Amino acid sequence: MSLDAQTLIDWFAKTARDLPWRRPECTAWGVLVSEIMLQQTPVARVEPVWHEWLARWPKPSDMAAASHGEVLRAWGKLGYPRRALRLHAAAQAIATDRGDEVPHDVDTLLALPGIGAYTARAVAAFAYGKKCPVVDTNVRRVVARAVHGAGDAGPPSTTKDMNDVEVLLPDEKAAVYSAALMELGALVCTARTPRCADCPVFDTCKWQLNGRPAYDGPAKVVQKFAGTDRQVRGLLLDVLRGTSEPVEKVRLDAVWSDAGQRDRCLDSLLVDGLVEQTAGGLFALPGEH
DNA sequence: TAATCGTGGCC
DNA sequence: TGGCCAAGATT
Repeated sequence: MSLDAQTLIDWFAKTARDLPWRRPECTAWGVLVSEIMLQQTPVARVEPVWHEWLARWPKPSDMAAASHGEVLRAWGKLGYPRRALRLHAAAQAIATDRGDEVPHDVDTLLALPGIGAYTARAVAAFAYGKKCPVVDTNVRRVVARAVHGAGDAGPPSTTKDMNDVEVLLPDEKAAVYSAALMELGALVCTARTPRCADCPVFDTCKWQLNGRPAYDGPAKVVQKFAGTDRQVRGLLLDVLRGTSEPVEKVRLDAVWSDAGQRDRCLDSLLVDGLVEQTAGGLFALPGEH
């Protein structure tokens, strides 16, 4: 049996990183904030911002009372700033409809903005100890190798991926087991250079037993960044994050030479609610003026 | 389903 | 040096 529960739980107990959102005193709200911030963003960059957020907004209702601009400014350069607005909207829903308590139930969590299949189950498991399949990119890679003997996970399929993990979950300490699977993928069974010599389940890993064949699935789509709207939007937002007062459009025009792309991006930021235009025609983060 | 949405560090 | 990668969600 690959990915033996007791083996991984024991390995996790002695190896796991001491992350603040894993500490027993961390609230469910703290777990939720961490999971949103960690979507596509490395732990090292999240940790300092997470501390600031929890100190400033210890409860959902505290964040719900903040403006969009304050939240976006505090989000800093974590990337994908729409996550900050969705988290703010989730905080408002929790404060207003749920008595300021983060929901325990997966389906209720799924109904909140910015919370999808992974985050809903991560919160249910890590904040409340619920037994449910928590499947992120690390877990998909670990299962692809250790269970299926492949070099890497193929294209995601939420139904199949969750099924693969569901059958592995132990009845006791399922949440710790899920955390261990993720930690194994993050520290040992990594994408580029897996540290198989340090792996606690080396002997039963089907990939290793197969002779570590290369990934043979469809080629992964690599996202471009340089020159894309994503880069331009980031540059525009960075100007507004760096000023306390609204700015004239010429300040924004300076960040990108292609006027057509620049204006399209500014429009999309306005549509997304990430930027606001004042009555005087100036531009600023929303809700601060 | 596939494209879109930031940012920065690493090998 | 630059492609690859990082605890996804949404449409």
